[in-house]
Amino acid sequence: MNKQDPRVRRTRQLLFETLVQLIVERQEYDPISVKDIADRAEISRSTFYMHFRDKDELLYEVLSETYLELIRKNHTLSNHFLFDNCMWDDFLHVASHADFYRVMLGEKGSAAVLNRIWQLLAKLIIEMNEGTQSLSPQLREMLGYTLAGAQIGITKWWLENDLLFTPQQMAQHLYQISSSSLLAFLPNLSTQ
Amino acid sequence: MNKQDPRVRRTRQLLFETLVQLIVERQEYDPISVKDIADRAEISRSTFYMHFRDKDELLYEVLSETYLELIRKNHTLSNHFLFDNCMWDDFLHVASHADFYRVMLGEKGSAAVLNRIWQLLAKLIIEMNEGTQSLSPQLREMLGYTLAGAQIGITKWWLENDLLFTPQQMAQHLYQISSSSLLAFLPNLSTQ
DNA sequence: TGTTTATCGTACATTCTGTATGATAGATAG
DNA sequence: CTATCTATCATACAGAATGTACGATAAACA
Repeated sequence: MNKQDPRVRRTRQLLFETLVQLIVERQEYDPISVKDIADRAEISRSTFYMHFRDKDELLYEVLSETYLELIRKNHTLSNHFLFDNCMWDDFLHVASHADFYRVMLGEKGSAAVLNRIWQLLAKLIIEMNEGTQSLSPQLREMLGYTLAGAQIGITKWWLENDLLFTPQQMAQHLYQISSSSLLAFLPNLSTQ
Repeated sequence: MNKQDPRVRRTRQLLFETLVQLIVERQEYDPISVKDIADRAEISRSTFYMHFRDKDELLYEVLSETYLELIRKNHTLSNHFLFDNCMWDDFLHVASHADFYRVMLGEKGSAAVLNRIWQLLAKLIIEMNEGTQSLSPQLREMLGYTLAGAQIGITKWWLENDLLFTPQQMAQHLYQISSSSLLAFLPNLSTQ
């Protein structure tokens, strides 16, 4: 399976887009079948299985592409800007895929995806706050998971309330919460 | 379908316990089939469908029973004790069903259940902090969702790390985070 | 132009779902 | 105790989805 072959590139790209499209349209993930995806993409179902083991693997690769890009951006930023700028970036990203995340982070979404985002966020939050290096690895991870939960929670609320505030405002609100939580654990926190 | 009939009570109770048992055993929720549950419970599959529309409805009723009890306890406490006592209660509850929650809050869990817990927690957190009444209903709800996320996040970490700390310690950590977040939004917060 | 190979259409076995039906066994009232 | 009610059982069925297999077709490429 040569990923440079234009036929392969077309098929994979088509399946990526179709899955997202169906999730947004039907507002649910689980009941979407491989046949639904293949039919909509006008790809043979047998071809689907040549590329992905199942629906979940397709979704996994969709997110991999997305987050590779997002992390790369965050990483170049993190050396030059502050914590809340990365949050801002995250809210901008969510806003530009609001219909997708409203489903995937909600009751009809995917536990696997939510969990993956949680882990990713926790890791980024810890790395981005060098002040936490004074804590034990365990406490750092605990704090990461907790603040990731706070970020996902505020994002869920934001999506449920039709992006009532601007991404900037959301970043400010989250920053207010996160930084005060960090301060509670790190009295000697410097310029983070 | 008379819920007082001992045959009915036995069947329902058996299905409740069997589902939880299977989730804990197999460490996953989705791939469990109605046949799996019925076989293990030694209940005919057709009988299953006389009581529950599907697997999800069974799980829903399992949680309803559990949370009715938990909310009742929390409610009687909330008038006499403080915020962190309820957290303590929550962590005690999670600890006594750790194997269940480790699965259900994780990647192999259920998005519907996680979402339900999130909403429930958000509501309880808002109600329990009367100081937030000075905020707009929207901001209160936002704060509720955010702190619920923090609580779920710290609980996920706790479960993944085999209940490293005691429930009391976890409640203290979470209280430290939550109360400082609340303070950041409510400079005039009194004795909460 | 000829070779490679991705895609297609179709078929197949398997599993699960949700519903239906008559028979059996347990609960309950008279 | 007996008669009635009804929850459970075993079985069957249609429909859908999954994952695999295989030969034919058509696009890519050397």
